[in-house]
Amino acid sequence: MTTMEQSIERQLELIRRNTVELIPEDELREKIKKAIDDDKPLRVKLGLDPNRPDIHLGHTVVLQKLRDFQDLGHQIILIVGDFTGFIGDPSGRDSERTAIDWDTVRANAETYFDQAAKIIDYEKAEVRYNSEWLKPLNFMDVLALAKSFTVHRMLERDDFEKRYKEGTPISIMEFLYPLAQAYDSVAIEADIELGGTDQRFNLLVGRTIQERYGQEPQCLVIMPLIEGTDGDRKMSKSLDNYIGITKNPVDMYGKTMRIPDELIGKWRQLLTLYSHEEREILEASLKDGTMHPMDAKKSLAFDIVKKFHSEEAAQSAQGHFVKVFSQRELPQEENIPVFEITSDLVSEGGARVIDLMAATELAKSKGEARRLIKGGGVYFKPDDGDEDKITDELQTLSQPVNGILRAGKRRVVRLVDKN
RNA sequence: GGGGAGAUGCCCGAGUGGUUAAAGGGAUCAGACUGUAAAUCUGACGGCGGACGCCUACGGUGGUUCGAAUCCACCUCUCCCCA
Repeated sequence: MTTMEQSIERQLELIRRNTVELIPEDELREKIKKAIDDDKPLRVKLGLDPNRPDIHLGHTVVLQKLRDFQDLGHQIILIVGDFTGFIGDPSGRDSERTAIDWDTVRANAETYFDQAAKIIDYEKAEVRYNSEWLKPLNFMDVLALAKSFTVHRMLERDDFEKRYKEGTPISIMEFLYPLAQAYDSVAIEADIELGGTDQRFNLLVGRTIQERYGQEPQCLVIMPLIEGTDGDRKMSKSLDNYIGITKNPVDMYGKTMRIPDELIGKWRQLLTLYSHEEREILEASLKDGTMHPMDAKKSLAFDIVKKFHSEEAAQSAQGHFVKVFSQRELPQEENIPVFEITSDLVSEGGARVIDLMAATELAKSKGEARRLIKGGGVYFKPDDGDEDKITDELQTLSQPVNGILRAGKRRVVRLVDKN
């Protein structure tokens, strides 16, 4: 094997890590070869949805792959879909709010970049907004674009097919979405595009359209999606089963502890970059009982918090978890938010628990506070005494109210009375 | 262009004049059980007040009625069939 070939294989090896599929691999090899020959980095595209600026652990799998490309010396290009963003998802009821606020989009994008910088080298990334080339297109241009793809192929897409069969509405505009996204690849002359398995179709459209426009089609790097904290469906904001990477350490740790045991290996591999062998060893020891799932998960949670925050934060979050869930004690003082009691919450009799709960974050409403008390999950521990269960929903705490009030294990607040 | 069906709470979905804050399931929250979790079981699950109370809610507007998610009219949106 020549050094050239070795170099190509080395690149491919890193690129292949954790991917579901490279489409097509031999073309990718050629592109890498050419990049080395011409000493010209490949252009690697990732599209972003500016409506959802919060990055969660699921996104980091793709971002990590971008990082891999950067480490190999290639050029990454982040496309902010500000224009496609308002083609958006018309399946939502309130189609009136098509009014797009470009400033908000910019702000969202900034938020995204701040978070993404935890993984990629943002300084070296090329950032483009797709309104740059999509906005100036006139109707003729759109027709030309639309002509290069058929309804039949469009209906091959899983969710379109499903919705079509079910009779759920699909607007023509939605058909334009993959085309617009594909046109992005033309505009920036992408060599490679990344995406999760859910993006496979869109990325493939990019290949077709690029060819129609006389470009060499991009190669696709398809990344796996990870299941969310429910262990069942893919991690996503709308399913509320996600862990945001800016989530505070305690919650990030706690949420990780609550994932199903079966997910440990996969998360290890995709999020903390275990090799395939390491993952197998881990899973084997979990299976034969040499490793307790809780310990494996604690270590996983620790590493995740460490990655997105710091080692100290991970340390503290772990301490919190052990104390609260294993030992069933109150959390460490530094992890309890402090709430100062205002005068409107107290009367001669003292302060009512439900009022306090509603005023703090313990309950969304007084009604919920009542229910929690009825459910037997509310406790108060005065500074000078032991923790006691609140059993009466009308119970008041006599002044001065200094102590720790909690609803369940997770919602805890320190009350400070300065009245 | 013609004909038919439909829009219900976070989601799915029952309900066709009062007994419906609206069955059932999912999601969620709390409790029990687990050295984590899952599974299971129990309870809760619009807001406000101490309760028999009030307010808000069944696509929108306006009616009929003592009383409507339920009937009528119009509007908006969607699906299906025919052309």
